[in-house]
Amino acid sequence: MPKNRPNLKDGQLLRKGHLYFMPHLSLDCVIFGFHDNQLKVLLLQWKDTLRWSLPGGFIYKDEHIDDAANRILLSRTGLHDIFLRQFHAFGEAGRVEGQHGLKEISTSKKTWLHERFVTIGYWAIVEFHNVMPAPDEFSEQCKWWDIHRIPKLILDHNMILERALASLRRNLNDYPIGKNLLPKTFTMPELQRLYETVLDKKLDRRNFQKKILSLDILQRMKQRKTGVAHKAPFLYKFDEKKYQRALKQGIKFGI
Amino acid sequence: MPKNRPNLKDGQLLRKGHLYFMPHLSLDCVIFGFHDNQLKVLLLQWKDTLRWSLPGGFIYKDEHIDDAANRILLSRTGLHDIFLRQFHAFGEAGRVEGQHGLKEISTSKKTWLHERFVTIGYWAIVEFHNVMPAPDEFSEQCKWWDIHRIPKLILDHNMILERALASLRRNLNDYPIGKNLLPKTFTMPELQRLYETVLDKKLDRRNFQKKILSLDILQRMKQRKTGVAHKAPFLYKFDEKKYQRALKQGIKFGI
DNA sequence: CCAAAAGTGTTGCCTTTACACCCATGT
DNA sequence: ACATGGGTGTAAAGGCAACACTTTTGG
Repeated sequence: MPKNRPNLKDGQLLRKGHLYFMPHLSLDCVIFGFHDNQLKVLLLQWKDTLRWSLPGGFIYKDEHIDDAANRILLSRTGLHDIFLRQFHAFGEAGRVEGQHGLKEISTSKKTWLHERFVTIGYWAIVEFHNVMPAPDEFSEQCKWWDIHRIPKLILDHNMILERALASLRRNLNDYPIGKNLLPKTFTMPELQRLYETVLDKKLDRRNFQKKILSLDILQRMKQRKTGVAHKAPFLYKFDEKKYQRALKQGIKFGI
Repeated sequence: MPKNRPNLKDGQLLRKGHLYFMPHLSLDCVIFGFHDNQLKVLLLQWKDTLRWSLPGGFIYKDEHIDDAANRILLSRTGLHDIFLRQFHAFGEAGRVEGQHGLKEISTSKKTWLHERFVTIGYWAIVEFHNVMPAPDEFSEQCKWWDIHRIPKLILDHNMILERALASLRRNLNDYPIGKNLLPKTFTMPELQRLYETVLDKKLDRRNFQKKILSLDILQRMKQRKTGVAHKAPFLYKFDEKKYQRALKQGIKFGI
């Protein structure tokens, strides 16, 4: 049960954060979404410096780090129960000596935020349309960026993002994907675009269909997609039970 | 360059550790070795309580976490330049409330070591014969345990070990193994035993040989192994350049 | 000379890959 | 009608698993 978790505003985080959060330890989330046949990442722009970064945060002293990741995800996206995966802890000695996002930090005298930080990286995949990106009191805005057009981020966040993407790609061969990235129902070409986008590679339409269907995690709906040009594609949805089983047991996709 | 790294003895770690180490953050190493056709793990027994644990330690305030892992590995095994892989950070809120290895901790009043700890797990694979297990001033002994006969360990170390083994197995499909687990030269059956032991699964002798050779990372020596019963097997060694390339680029083993 | 272990090759199956044809729809 | 995208099938290739025979050595 959360006990010591006040909502720290403004300068309070700087002055009082060390009372409630674990020092030296932070957490960064790479939140992937899928829209317009493009892989997107949710980024945050800091006030004052207007620099961009991964959404991140700190871990309450009585909080499981996975819960902290979920909390941070919830606060930026409004989403619960997201597929979340820890992929690496980054602990170079000089990590925080780069430039911060907050001007206040750069200019104020030494606080707990000036100390060295080890950060634990998580990635998540979310359904684009369900997300209402939410900046907090420290951030100017929070918005989706195309994976191919990521700006220069603070600290080592560009590298962390790269590592997250690599982890996501490796994950693709062992576990199904799509449940949280696509709408409830979707077409086979849409699912293929998702795979092609994440892998950054063209796939054969027919072989892809065969492979995916052989995983036995999809259900074909009765009606086809309406209001589209050309031949109407079938709609599919994930079979919840089978999808969950595949998530646990793993699959052999081999792409 | 290391600046603030005194060698803390006895009670000093308890009283002064917080001055030099990052608080709340520890590191545990699962050190795998291979001997007698068995996978071994190096474990440490604490003084006083005589309880067993994974070798671990803390991270100096100016130290890269990977360097800390290497330092801990060096201190327990005497080995440099070991293949080391970070596999997970464990951060349940109540991690340290289980029983400690040091009686001194349990009985002394609250110190930095009583606080909650997040621990970062690494695994390493080392050449069994090169290792001289070295206990430190806190430990009664340091010795190899068969993977199938691991005792009850302190805290959540049994779970961490399980996770390390799972990570090692997954790693086997994407990267070569053996360089640090086998002697300089070895026979094909020996290498196969290694794979079988790690995977805990029987493999076909002939198919294994074909697959391994197709990776193009081995060099066959001119002479065969001498002084063995039955037909003398060929000796092999790893082709250093090709092995390193395979480590970087990955392989497709698929077992 | 026999048992046990090691070297080598072959076959068939099954997965993957490449590719062709037909169908539906909006322009 | 036709261009475009979607649904389905098939043949060739390649990888993998199952398996048999020969060679060598110690006892």
